[in-house]
Amino acid sequence: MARDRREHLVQTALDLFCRDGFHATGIDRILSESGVAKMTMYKHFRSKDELILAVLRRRDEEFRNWFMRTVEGRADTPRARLICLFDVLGEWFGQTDFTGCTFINAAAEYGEADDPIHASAAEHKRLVRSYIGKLADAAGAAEPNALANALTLLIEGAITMAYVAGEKDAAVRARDAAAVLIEASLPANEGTGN
Amino acid sequence: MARDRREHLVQTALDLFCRDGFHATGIDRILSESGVAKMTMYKHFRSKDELILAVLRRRDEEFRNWFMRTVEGRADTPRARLICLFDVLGEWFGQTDFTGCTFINAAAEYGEADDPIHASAAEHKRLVRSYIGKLADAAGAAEPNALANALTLLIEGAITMAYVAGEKDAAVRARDAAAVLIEASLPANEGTGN
DNA sequence: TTGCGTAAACAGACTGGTCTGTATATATCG
DNA sequence: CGATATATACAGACCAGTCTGTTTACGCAA
Repeated sequence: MARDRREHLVQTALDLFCRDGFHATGIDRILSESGVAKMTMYKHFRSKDELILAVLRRRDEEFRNWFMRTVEGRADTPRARLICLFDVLGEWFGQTDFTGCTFINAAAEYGEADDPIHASAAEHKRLVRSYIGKLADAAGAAEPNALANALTLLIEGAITMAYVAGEKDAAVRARDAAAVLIEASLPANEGTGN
Repeated sequence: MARDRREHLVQTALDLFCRDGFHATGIDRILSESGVAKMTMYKHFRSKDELILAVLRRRDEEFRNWFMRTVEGRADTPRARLICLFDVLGEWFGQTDFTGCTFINAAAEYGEADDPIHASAAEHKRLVRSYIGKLADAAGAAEPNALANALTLLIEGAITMAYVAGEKDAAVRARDAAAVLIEASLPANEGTGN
């Protein structure tokens, strides 16, 4: 029961933080929307910042899980998966409730690098790149780190253009550029590709 | 005199918004830090949101001016300037008061696409890409728009990784990827540039 | 040079509301 | 019974924005 309330609270907070931002979302709204009492919340979380950290942990797990599973369910070879990253990215942008990257938004509101919230966002970005690095490695890239870095930049840039500039097709353009970089990084592989 | 106070107010607000964020920076702090009276501010700006819009206009002008002038003062040919974009980007990241892109941060706090603040951020991003498109065009790219889009994604991605993940060398990695894309897009040109 | 009028900026109190976080007392449920 | 949740009230600070009155700065004219 305690776990239920806690989970429900985190999920409601996630929705509201994503929709309205962190500072703009007050504790009271989260509580009234979730039907949880204030004291219950403060028993589970010492402060609003700790609730935010729990929300970010949940979002990181939820998002990376969805992203990786979708990519892997849709493409078989590492090379195809590197391209597929951008197709899944485009689907994310197209979701009606797309509100940009929660972690970029969190870092924007909590700008100090040593703030735990900012640090949590930084960690998420490193984990995403780490996944891409594994794919690049498995694909047999000459310099998997360099390729992963480049593709990560394209992905992050696409997120920014999709959200800030409202260009939902940014993923398609990113894929075009990624194809060139992948081609240049995996010259020995034939089209069917590993 | 009226212009002086107004300018001083906008500059102070810009500094505080960049350092602490928009919602987290109260009107009172801007006023006390700038030494401007509240009524003076509300004579120049109808609301906090209008002050923010003035701040964004100033920042857009200030930043694009600095960026373009620096690039053009450091490289002569369009092709060299396309690469130089990333060197200047790296200098920006290295500034002690680097607080990420003010417009990405603003869009993060004002998430609704039709919010004037978000729209102002979107416009800034479009203007930056437009500049890159002109460089790509002048460099004789086969598809200048496609090249501009790709380089823009690398730039925005580098900003994100530099700010959120704290990786100040993101510009160097972006430049490496950009060199590959430029090479692929301008195959006919020799190394000295067009 | 002195005096005056005007416009701008200043100081600071005030409203009504929201913020995070705490305290207390009651209800629900295993 | 005992743990956990609830509702409600509260503290103290801050929020954006309004209002009243005072002071300063500058141009112009006697």
